[in-house]
Amino acid sequence: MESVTDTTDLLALDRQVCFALSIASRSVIGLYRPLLQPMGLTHPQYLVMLALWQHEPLSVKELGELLRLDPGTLSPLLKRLQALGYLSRERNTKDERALAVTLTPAGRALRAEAEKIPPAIVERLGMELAELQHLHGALMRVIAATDRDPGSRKV
Amino acid sequence: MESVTDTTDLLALDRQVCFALSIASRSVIGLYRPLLQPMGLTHPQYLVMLALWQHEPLSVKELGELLRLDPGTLSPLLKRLQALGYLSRERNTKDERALAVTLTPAGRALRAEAEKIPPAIVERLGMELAELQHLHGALMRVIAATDRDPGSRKV
DNA sequence: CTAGATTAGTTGGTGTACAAATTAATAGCC
DNA sequence: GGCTATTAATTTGTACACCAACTAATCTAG
Repeated sequence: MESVTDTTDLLALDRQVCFALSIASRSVIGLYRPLLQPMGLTHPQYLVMLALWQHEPLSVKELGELLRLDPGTLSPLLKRLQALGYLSRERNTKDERALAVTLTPAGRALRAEAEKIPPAIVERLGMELAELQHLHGALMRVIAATDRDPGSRKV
Repeated sequence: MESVTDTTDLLALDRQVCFALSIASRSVIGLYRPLLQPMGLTHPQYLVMLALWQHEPLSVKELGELLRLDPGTLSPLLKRLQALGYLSRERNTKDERALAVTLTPAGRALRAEAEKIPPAIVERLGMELAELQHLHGALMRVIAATDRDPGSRKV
């Protein structure tokens, strides 16, 4: 991922930012798993809940935009969350193509448990907050860079 | 993911490093897709090829350690790469439980095309190399932090 | 107003990741 | 040496992500 003189190095696995991103993402998400399991949530489901706690009601389209997930992924995911009793999906009266995704009382109540998670993760990582914020900033910049790429983000 | 006074902020989606990691990873990997598609490779397959170009022969276990993937994921993935004609899997004569994964001539030849990819990605991102290297370092540190967590990494 | 284009969400297909179970081979201990 | 524990890889099951196709609702242009 870096242009260098030595092509042997060019493809070295541990030089690939894409690889580091993938491993980092999977590794951090792995830390969440034991914490989310008692709530019956997978990590992507947790992100959906975060979005709804913050912004409900949301359409599938809005959720997709917030979470960068396509409707094909969200549809069954929301279905499973509905089956868990955490949310409901109803037709939007103004535009019947759209759904209004809202939390159930159980879904809203779950937030109190969920608030314990981020601090627990920070503690498990044992990293300074400043370093995590720094990483966050760097990640936002690379996301913005991918957004700027002409071949990406069909919105 | 940061302990702060305001709990409303605590769960804000755009404050979660795990979310930024996930989106960044997916977004960057998305840039690879059109470049890998002419070679018939998915991104995880590309990473496997990187590992083999660098280190072949490798056992499934070694590939798993390098790529942080479990055998359940690798097994069908390698099978598909074998079907594509890029690698072969043979029993290790010293320990018949283990496989020796080696590249075919076609697999080795693919490297020349693959070398064009990292510079192309850097160009598409339009980011400074130094910034990418900085991000890479930060990612390595968070990966190391997850490795240090007592509840993680059963190796 | 109407027909065609666009949009919202669902469904189906493919390829991962993760977890558990299984089979066969090897290691280690008595 | 033999038995038990451990290990390597495969298979099965579940939940994603991404992509394409489809249906129904809405928008837009003539």
